[in-house]
Amino acid sequence: MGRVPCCDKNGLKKGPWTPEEDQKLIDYIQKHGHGTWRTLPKNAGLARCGKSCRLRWANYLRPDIKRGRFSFEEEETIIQLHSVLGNKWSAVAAHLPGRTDNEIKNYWNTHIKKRLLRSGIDPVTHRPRLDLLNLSSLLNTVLFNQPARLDALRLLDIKPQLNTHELLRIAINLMHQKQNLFKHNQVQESQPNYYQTISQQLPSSLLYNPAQFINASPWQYNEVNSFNLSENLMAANSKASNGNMEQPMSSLLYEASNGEFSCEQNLYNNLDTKLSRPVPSMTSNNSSTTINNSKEDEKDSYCSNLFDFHIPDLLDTNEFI
DNA sequence: AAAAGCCACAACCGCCTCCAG
DNA sequence: GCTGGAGGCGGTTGTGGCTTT
Repeated sequence: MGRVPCCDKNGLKKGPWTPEEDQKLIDYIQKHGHGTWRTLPKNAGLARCGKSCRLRWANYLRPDIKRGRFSFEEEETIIQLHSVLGNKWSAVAAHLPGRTDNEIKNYWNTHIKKRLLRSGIDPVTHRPRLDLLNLSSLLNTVLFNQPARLDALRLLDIKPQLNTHELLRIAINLMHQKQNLFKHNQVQESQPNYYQTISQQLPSSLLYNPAQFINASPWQYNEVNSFNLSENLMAANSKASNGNMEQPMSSLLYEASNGEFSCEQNLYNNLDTKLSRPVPSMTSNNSSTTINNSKEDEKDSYCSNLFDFHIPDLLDTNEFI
């Protein structure tokens, strides 16, 4: 024996509500209150299930609902509450006046979750993603303790685990750090420990959370990047490139680390206009080798190849000591 | 210009909890 | 204490609009 349905579904309408139905529901509740939802549809002249009416009222028609985009403060509140309450959307909604549980749930699934993942944070545990921990400890070592060259090789080893956007982000962040090193050594040549200086410049939240450091976009700490790239650095890198590197990407990285792009997606989208001579990538396909003309594949291939060239150079900080 | 793909969000489904009888 | 109905809740789906190809 199955559970008795909440209402007789025969002849009841489903799907999107019409303006006329909305008006009937509003008029009825304003006049009588909602009372018992089970009997409301009949009394209000609606061919809807009571549950459907309750949901429509609670999530859409209630007069105290705040419409429009979530503010930055609201978003931060949701993340904080979610880290404590988990997927208890109604409990989260109780702390955000005018927002419904359904709205918060949708916003979480379509925006916040993706943003946290991009930032290397597990949206369930609110901790750095396990699959990035090796990388974070590696970069932490590179920047603050150990000889760089060895770690550059290790970074290239784990490169296959990274997608194009992660490669770009890492490259840009390393370029940004390199600029900071150079800037510091220009200004205070007597400083004995420039790693320490970097750590003084970076926001503490990034310092103590290496995964966030790797995944933070360079434009997140623009406040520590108030200088323009020195001609000397440009010249040094040009010399280091020795004619083997793809200069278009090199200049792209400079622009990116100087805040020319609002996000790595923007940078990625600009690749095709920045690359001076796009070349189709070659892909092997069992019996035959074909030229892959897809623009995205082309860009991915470029990013991958250029990452191989630039990462060892970017991690080699010796020239600034 | 048309088709395909993607995304955001309203709405539904089914399980769970509460509580009156 | 038990039962069943009503409401609450979280997960999932359907759909319309926008973007990309």
